[in-house]
Parts: sequence; C-alpha cells; structure tokens
Amino acid sequence: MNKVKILVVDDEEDLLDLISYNLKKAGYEVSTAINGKKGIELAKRQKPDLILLDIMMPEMNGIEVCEVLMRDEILKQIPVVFLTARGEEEIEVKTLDLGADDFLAKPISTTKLVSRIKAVLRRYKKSEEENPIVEAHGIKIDKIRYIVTVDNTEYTLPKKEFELLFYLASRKGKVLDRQTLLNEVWGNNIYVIDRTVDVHIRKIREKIGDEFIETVKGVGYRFKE
Amino acid sequence: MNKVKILVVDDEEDLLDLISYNLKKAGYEVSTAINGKKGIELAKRQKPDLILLDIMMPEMNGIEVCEVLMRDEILKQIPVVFLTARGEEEIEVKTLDLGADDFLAKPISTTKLVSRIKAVLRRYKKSEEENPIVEAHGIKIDKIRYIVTVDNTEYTLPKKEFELLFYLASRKGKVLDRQTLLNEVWGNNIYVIDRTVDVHIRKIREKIGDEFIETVKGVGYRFKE
DNA sequence: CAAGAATTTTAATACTTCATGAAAAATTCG
DNA sequence: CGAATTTTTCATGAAGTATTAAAATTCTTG
Repeated sequence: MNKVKILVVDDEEDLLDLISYNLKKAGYEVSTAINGKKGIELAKRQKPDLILLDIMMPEMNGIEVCEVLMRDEILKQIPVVFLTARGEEEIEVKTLDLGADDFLAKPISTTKLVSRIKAVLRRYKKSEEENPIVEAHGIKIDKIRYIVTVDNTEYTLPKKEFELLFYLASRKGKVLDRQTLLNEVWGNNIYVIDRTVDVHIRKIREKIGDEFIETVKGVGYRFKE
Repeated sequence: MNKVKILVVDDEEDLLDLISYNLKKAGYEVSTAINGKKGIELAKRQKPDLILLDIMMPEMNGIEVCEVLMRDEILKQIPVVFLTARGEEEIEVKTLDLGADDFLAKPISTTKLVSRIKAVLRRYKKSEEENPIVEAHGIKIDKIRYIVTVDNTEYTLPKKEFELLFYLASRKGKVLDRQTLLNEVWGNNIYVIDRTVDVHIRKIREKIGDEFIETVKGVGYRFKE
C-alpha cells in the first residue's frame, strides 16, 4: 500500500509548487525537478509511477526529455502526461510518436489535474497483483469480497485488520517484522508506531482465533504454513 | 471469425493513413472517411464496432458528427473515441455529454492508440455480455425494461440509480470501490466527486430497501450474494 | 527463579468514514 | 420557456476504526 509517486518537471517554480501542493493533498508522493536534465536524473533514481512533464522549457524541452526516457527500458514503462500552454504551436503532430498518455493544457483546474492523473494511473494499474483469494487450514481470505471465512463462519474485519491478515496470509510461513508490515500494509510514508501492529494482530486473533498468526519473539509475526 | 470494424474519420489524409496502417496491423478491419459527412454515411452503411473521430475538421466537426450519430437508434450504440489536439480542452467538456468513450490527445503513439481502442472495445463488449436480467433474493432487475421488481412490487428508478444497482447486482458479492463505480457506471471521462456514489446508494436503498446493498467501510459497496 | 525484554491486553482518545437531509445545479419534458 | 425530475454537492453527526499509552502477562536467559 505504498503511496503512488509522481515526478513533476516544470521550469516555473510557482507552478511546480501549486501542482505539487495539490497532488500531495490528493495523497500522492511528489518530487519535482526544475529542468529536464534534473527530471531525467530523478526519474532514473526514483522510478516514479507517473511523470508530469511540461513541454516548453529552456535548454531541454519536454519532448526531448521524453525521448530520453523512452530509450531506457525501465523508464519507458512509466506513463507520461504532458503539460502544454494553450496556443503553443503544434509540434509535428503527424510524425511524433512519443507515447504521451495524456495532455493537459495550462492553466488547468486542480480537480481536473488530479482526476486525469487518476485516470491515467488506472489504465496502468498493475496486473501483477496478488491472488485475491488465499486459503489454508480451513481459513479463506477473499479480497474480492472482503470476507474471511473460518470453518464456514464468515467474518467481516475492518479494513486495516483485513489487509494485515491478507498480507500475512499471502506470505505463509514468512516472518515479517513490524516495520515491514507497516511499510507494506500502512504505506511507506505514514508515521505510526509499531505497537500498532500488535494491537491489530490482537484484534484479528480475537475475531478469527489465534491459531493462524504466530508470534516470533524479537522478530515479528508469521502466518502458519 | 469476423474482424472488428473500426471507422476512422479525419480530414488529414496523412494521419488517416498512419492510423489506418497501424490499426490494420493490429488486426482490425478499417474504413476511413475524409470528412464528417462521409463518415456518417459510412457509419450507416457499415455499422462499425467503433468510431474514431477527429474533433477539428472543416465544415462538419467531430462533435456535430457525433450529435448526428446519437440521433440514430442503432448508431448511438457504437462507442466513439475522440481525437483531440492539444489545447482543445474546452471542447472536451462538450463531448462528455455526447457519451464519448475515450479521448486521445494528438500526438499519440500508435501503440497507445491501439491499446486504448482495445480497452474501449473490451469494456463495451463486457456490458453487452451482461445478462440484462439479474435476479436474487426476491429482487429482479430488468435492464430491458428498466424496471426493478421486489416481491412483486415494481419500481422505476432513475437512470443513474438503475445503472448503479444493475452494475452492483451483476457482480454479486464483489466489493466495488467508489472510483471503480464512477468509472464503470458514470464513464471514464467524467469529473464527479465520489461522495456522489453514496447519495445514489442511499436513494436506491430508500426505494427498494437496504437489504441488498452492503457497505464495506473504507472500501466500497457490495451487492448481497 | 528473578530480572529484563518483548508481547498481549485493556482502555481512553483521536480520527475516518458513511448516512442523512437539504439545497443547488443540471437535465428532461411538456 | 418553465415546472418537474434527476443528479450532484455540501454540511453534519453518529458510528465505527485506528492509534497510543500504559498495565498485565509471558517469555528468555543468566
């Protein structure tokens, strides 16, 4: 449940701030670059989930940046959304084959910005997702229905408890420490003390019984194999 | 083994050739029209499975073409994907009302063109394959007549409410989050806050009773299995 | 078996989410 | 056009959830 990372590249600092602020408010992790070169560097280092790229920039424009990205086997996978000013001349529309995922004309409403970005991300949503139904020892954890079944009794756990259980059960036998669980289930950028995990474990056990999750003292928790 | 037919309408012959070439390569049967009027003629004669429509065209623009198509009982069923040049944001809003299925901003890579078209066709096909009558626990939802029957009492729900209910009921047991519901029931390109879903759910419950749709806190809604 | 360390449990508090009512905006239809 | 209906937004409070702190318990090890 890590936050989605977005890289914004624009030479106008004000706009960078504005966009950054709104994307953060919408729950994204944002990094910014003030020119194309820095943008490429950051992209390589961070591997963001989406790049928002201004076309008109001095030195290296957005299209050039995009061309560089496309040459990298990993970076080429990342969806790119272009920002363009209204009235900018067409840039060889017919021959360009850049792989833009969307275009947003400046100025753009923040609502629209966010929802367009959501739409693009949605299209890219990873298909390599975990199997949504985990079964073992008479327990069935169904992420499609958000229902846990133990010996034909159904339980509805609250979101965090369900996701914690699901995460553990998807990795049967593996001991996971608290920090890992926090990172993976809660998300990287959340500030929560690790005792919180204990309490959730306790609540899960309270509901479905304590034979499924084992404690490994000094290390973490493990779903019974 | 009929090929899927796509009609491309654009006034720029080069672009028409480029798109046509790539769609054919992707296994589609392609026909082209160089202006809106010819496009409509061809659509009537051929009944394509999808229409790719440039917005900016002389004489009759893409929006006008679409409006004509919408007046025809048969043609209105065909999904329309718009091609829009950068900076034509305003137009986009209008086309939403027309029931556009997607937007492609020029310039677009041919790979993306094809994959987006595939996505639209997939989505469209799915809805065709849905059984138009869903029954469960004394409720019958009939999409042919747009009537819901609960214990022999008939209800006529407004469009959005009906479609939301139908969508949920067609996926019994599956938890659907608000964003998915918005995308699937409202459409990809619409900007509506997700609390809207809540209100519609409430109206549905108000009318047919609240035993059918369950709330999964923090996740979404689910039709009782 | 006692001390220290780690976990479990309890309980209090802060935080989220959703249902609801009402009103504004958009759409439909006469 | 204008009234009726539908759709969307907004504000609020109640219910449910998550988090923290702290006390009780269990476990480990010398």
